[in-house]
Amino acid sequence: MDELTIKDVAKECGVGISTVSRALNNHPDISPETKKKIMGVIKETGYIPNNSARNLKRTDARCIAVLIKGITNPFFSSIIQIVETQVQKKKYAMVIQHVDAYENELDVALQLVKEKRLRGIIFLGGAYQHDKRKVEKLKVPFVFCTIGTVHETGKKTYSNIAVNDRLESRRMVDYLLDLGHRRIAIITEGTEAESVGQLRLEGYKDALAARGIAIDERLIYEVEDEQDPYSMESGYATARKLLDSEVDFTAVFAIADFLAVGVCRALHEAGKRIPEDVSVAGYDGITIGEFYTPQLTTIKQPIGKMAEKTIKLLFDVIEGKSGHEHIYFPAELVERESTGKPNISE
Amino acid sequence: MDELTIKDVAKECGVGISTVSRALNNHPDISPETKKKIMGVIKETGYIPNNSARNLKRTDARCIAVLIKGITNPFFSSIIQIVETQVQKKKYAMVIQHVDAYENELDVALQLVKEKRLRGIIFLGGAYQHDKRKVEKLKVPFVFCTIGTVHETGKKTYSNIAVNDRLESRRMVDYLLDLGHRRIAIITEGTEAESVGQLRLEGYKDALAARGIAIDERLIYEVEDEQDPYSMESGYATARKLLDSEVDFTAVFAIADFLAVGVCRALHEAGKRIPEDVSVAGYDGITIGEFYTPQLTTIKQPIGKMAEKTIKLLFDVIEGKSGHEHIYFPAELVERESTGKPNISE
DNA sequence: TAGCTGTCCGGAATCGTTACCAAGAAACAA
DNA sequence: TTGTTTCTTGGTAACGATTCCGGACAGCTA
Repeated sequence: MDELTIKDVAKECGVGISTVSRALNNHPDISPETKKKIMGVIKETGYIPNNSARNLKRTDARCIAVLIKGITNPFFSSIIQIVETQVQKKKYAMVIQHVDAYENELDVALQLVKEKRLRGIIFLGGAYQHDKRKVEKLKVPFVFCTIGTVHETGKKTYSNIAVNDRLESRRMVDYLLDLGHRRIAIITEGTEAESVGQLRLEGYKDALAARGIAIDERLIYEVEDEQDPYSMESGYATARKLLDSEVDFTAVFAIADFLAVGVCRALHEAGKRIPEDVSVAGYDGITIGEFYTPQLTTIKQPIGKMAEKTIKLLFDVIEGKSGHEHIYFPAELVERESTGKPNISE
Repeated sequence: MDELTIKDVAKECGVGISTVSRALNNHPDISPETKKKIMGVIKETGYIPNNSARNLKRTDARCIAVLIKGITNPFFSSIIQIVETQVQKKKYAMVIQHVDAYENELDVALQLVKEKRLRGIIFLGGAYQHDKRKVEKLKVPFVFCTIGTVHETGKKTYSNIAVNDRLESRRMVDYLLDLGHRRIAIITEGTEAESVGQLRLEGYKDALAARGIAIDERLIYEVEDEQDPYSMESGYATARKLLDSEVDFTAVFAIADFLAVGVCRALHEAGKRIPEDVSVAGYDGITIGEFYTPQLTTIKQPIGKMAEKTIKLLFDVIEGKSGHEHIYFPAELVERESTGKPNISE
């Protein structure tokens, strides 16, 4: 009585276990009546097949996994929703696996592939540095989404969906320069090459260089919060340091909207008006930017379209309809209340 | 060559498979040299044990699961972090399972217990209505966290950690009444009895009743967004309806901080000043309330303490050190910028 | 009636691992 | 030397499902 198995169901129905299995898996070789009877007993007894045992033998499982690194990212829930509806349309199952900050997502994926029979994997967030060996070992097709730049030369072994961070970042800084700003502080994150923060910082430097404006290192700030770098708290703390430094600036470009919110708060408390005294620009295009006062000027990533492309691409590869691709989506610069022309009297 | 199994490792090492198994599971009955040799081969070949097969046979697994319903809830990531550190201290593993909006979390739990050998479960968010039969079937100890009220008479079969929503809600309304407000609109969610929204609405009614103020149904609003009811968007939309109704009010109590942010935005756009023209109060105590302009007056739930108690209680029950408990934590009313005395001239 | 075909079902092998048992080797006491 | 204990090891039976194979039976054809 401890655990209900397929054997118990078979005995209860007076049939063999293979017949019960056939009923469970929609096999054709079973008469409608027996199937109906078996399903009735299953429902009545509340029998649930043991998935470990199933996976041990199965060959066809229609299942994909979504690996999430950094559950705080506000994009993820909307991406998951979109992916989920598509997955259901295809009659696939989907598992969501959280990856801890200190875990390597490829290791987790490797482990998961052993455990379940996956047909594909989607990586949300995470590293930009990929161990070639591990990638090769992972025989299942996979797509990175919103990870930033991924370099892969030659034949592509996986897909990548992202925004061109360097370019979009430059666009924002160009916009601020066009408004007349010359002393633009940037708040960024991450020192590793190819990290999202570094790419956006490159874009900032590109824009300044194109106009022959010298880089002032005193305007470049790196957040210090390692626990949760893209948080309002770290934006606030960094802005405080910027204010205390007494270096002149007329605009702040925070490379994430959450950081920008923290910056706004710090400026507000220091008695600075936005955008009259200081302009603030963000990056990401999350909901809070629309509802914050002042509304945030930002680079809005087309998350919905990126999510749709991600899942479509994954299925195309699974079904052999296409090969892997690295695609950059264009983002949109939305101009809202937090930016304006610099105050000339200042 | 397709899939590496324990057999391959055993052959490679020239030992029996049970010996390899012993090396893998830290069994005492193995000589240090053989173990070292086996571990070397495992590392070299990159062998990963098949977890499905393991779970099929194993009896001792030290693993707990966290089931999340509604990944958008901003509390969850901090709860998970706290739980995770404690779990690691105990040398347990932890799996996080996302539960879709339309799935029943108890069904998912039942399924998960079949699949892995869990020692305990934590439910984050989700239903307040529990199917007695399913609860009984779930033989593993479990704790609900931040779910709201749960009634269980007699011997407790599970634990519940929450804030007394009705009481705390009343406290907020009392505070608004003390400030002098008499026409307080409330924005709530959910019509099911015992739902978080209903409990907070009860608290609102309690406070008014205690002072003999009649309930004006025109001041009670229910959000309409079913997809994501606790969102800034739905707060905004509901506040718009409130404004359009042209019913008088001097304060708005939104039963979630996200809703309150949407309300603030709508009021701001309508040219109302906060708190001079209208006071706005929230509930939850999430970060954005601190960084929003104006800073939000709210009921701050002691999330950290609740998370710590949740995991401690779960382990205590697992280890037989204590029975299940239903505990209410006291919340804190934090008075910030969004509330003030009503404007008498109005 | 004999032979063939197709439908439906049960038995047994199998998946990769762990748990248990028995056995061999080594070490020690009598 | 012999018996007993301790350590280490390999073989084998589970675990709970799926899948393959063959058999029973009904229906049809010649």
